[in-house]
Amino acid sequence: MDVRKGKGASAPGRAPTETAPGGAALPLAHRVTLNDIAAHAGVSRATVSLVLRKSPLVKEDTRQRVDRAMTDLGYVYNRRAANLRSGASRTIGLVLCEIITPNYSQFTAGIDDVLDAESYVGFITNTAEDATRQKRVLVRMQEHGVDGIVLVPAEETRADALEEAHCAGLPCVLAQRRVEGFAADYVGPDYAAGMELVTEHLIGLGHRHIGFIGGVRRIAPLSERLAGFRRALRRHKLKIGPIVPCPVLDRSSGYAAARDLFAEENPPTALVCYNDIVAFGVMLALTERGLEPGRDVAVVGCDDVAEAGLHRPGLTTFTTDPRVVGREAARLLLRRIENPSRPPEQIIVPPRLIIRQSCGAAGPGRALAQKGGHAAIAAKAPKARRSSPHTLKGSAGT
Amino acid sequence: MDVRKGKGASAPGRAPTETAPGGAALPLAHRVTLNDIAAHAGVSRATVSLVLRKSPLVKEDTRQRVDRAMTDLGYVYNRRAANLRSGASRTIGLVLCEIITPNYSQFTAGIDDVLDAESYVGFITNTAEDATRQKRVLVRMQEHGVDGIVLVPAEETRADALEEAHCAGLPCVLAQRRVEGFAADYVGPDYAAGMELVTEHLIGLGHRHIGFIGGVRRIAPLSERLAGFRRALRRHKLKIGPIVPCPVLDRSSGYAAARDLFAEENPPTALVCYNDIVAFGVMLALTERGLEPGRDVAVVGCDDVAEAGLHRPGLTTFTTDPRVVGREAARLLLRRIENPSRPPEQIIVPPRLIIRQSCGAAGPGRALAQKGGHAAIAAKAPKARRSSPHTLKGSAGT
DNA sequence: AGAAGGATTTAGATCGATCTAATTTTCCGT
DNA sequence: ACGGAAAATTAGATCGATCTAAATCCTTCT
Repeated sequence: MDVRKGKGASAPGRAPTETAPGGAALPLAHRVTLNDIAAHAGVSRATVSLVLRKSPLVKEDTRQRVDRAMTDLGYVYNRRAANLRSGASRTIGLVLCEIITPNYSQFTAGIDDVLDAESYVGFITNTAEDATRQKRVLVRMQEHGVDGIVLVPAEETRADALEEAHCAGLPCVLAQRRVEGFAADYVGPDYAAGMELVTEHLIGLGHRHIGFIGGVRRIAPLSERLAGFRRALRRHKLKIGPIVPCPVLDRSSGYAAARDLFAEENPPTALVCYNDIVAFGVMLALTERGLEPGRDVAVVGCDDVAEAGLHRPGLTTFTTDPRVVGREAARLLLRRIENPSRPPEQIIVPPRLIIRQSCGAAGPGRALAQKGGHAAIAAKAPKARRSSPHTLKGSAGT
Repeated sequence: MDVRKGKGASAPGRAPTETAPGGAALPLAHRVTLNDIAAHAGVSRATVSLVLRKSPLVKEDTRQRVDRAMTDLGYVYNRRAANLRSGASRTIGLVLCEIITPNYSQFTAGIDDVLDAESYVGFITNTAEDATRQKRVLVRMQEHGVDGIVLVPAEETRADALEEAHCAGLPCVLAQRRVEGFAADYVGPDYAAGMELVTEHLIGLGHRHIGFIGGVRRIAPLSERLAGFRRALRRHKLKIGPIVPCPVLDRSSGYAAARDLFAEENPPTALVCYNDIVAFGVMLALTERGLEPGRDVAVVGCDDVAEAGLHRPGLTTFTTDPRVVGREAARLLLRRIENPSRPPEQIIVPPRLIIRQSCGAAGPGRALAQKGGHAAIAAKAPKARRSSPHTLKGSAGT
């Protein structure tokens, strides 16, 4: 990253992120330009430009001559040149904390859906949860003159880091993860509502003693989830059953948490897990103890990872279609670009409950042939919720 | 897609892919330019430019003054302006036939690995297997002035379509799928070697009567796979056992093919399937017939989809790490950009054999806790193979 | 016919960098 | 101190579009 050639070590504050020898490339075929078209059609360059931009000012007759000339010469529009003059580039940056999980690829697909329809193009970059890399790519995006950025911030991203990367001032939509203190647009799944949904479901099945597995890290998604969990229990005046921390949110951590919990007296009859992965670990621990998930103890997760439908018993869980989140994020960014001065907005995409066997409800019995058959229940209104900025501040800290 | 405003319907041969009202945006903060830096540092614009490009021509003293000025003023490099003059943009286009399957997201991650290291940025677009959309995005990429393109062609893409989209002339690497008659660089998995690998494995386990399930469509990947299958059998002088077509390459089609095959007399003792999905259907048919995959009949697939490790019995299969394919593709494209006149090259990435239970070998018995435990065996040399262009022509049609 | 006024068209500046071809400085040796 | 080469700097053209302001070209009306 720091290969410095030459004699003097430079301190390039905002120099190009890196400079390479630069592959010269001889201009073998002289790219066709507006001037060529103009000459060929017998008009001025300005007129051709007007035709390009579908201006109503040009006469139908000349427009056709120009169009003809363009096809004849095989003209390809040079957006970079146009952008230099006009400012906007019809380009956005997509900065992801990772790209290989299905969640993010569907999210990306959602973004692309909207961009393609609006004839935008998006740069994609992966920060791999690395703050340094994130800063680098954010700057790089701006060097390339994007009109805005959709950012899924790397873990531990602080507001000042984003300020420093010049993100303030550039239209920027945060997705999936909030950054406390950075008052920007946000689009993400409604974890609170989802947790409320699954908890309500368990209560509906008769459970009165419900535990929560996972989470000690003080991260926003956890607080949100716990809020939903608590809300449901409180509504039914039930005890906010044991909340068991997990140092890391993975399978083995869930396993250990459940093992310990069930070594104590009077364990819960139902467990809400931070996510599906934790739930798998929990179910493993139960099975080892001779308890059958879905019959002896109800278990629910969050995310609906691919394995959830294939696992035996099938895992009851909830999820928010990441593709929808992507679409909403892209749309919001485009609105923001159109009008940079509107107040920050946040869009919370409602979750869907997916009932399988692990909660003890009558999910479909065998579902190997069809891909993880399940009953899906959408939460609340089908339309995403939008709230005003003060809500953002409020719920970010909750 | 074809919303034409205004009075005259224009026939924009190569006009901008779409023109929007254009979000004006008032230049509220006057972006800092080279001139500002120059003034602040008391040098000329040209000198600042030299500093930016780390030229050895500038004196250490002035370089520092300029660097200071840049940090003081919060300068952000404007690559678009630079590109307009210099030609190269340090930008590439990634055009994918789809983006939501793990294969393509890992492929994308591989591309990004290399681009990030070389301080390039990539546009990402999804053609959704649609030729029209593919053409549109290819043109759009060129409007944005990419230095080159990595293309996973949509199905049924013909060479002339790519020529027409101006891809000839622009550095372009095809990945994962070949396009017959389009002599470009290619990077993809070695399906033939993979098929040879699994077939050899079955022969090693004692099978002498081996069938192939899947494929009637005359597509390149199928011919490749069959070639590997045949090669292994021929080497051992075995009969090229029944080759059963599948109209479509999915689960139910594999199911039907196996059901029919086992209704006949003297069925094979082992089945090589076009891919994992087909193999799942095949195993379902076997099970229904009272035959246990891995004990009564050996079954192998291709791709190592996530389900392969979770299925019972675990599916023996092979795969090529898509991330590696992505990296190789990106590297090849950058080499091509550096030197556009070198002859076309193709890189064939070797497969890895993943032995589970469905082939009857002693795969690990229970692997629920660990994520689809398996024994992996790399094929041939660890380094990807490169062949000269004539091989491309030769093997594309085989 | 001539003026008014809208419809078209255009010359020339401009965006922010790079590149070429100088020009100016600096450094030596004598 | 001076010529000359090397080192460092710079003026001005340039990339290919857009934008502004002004110049034409038509109609239409008096």
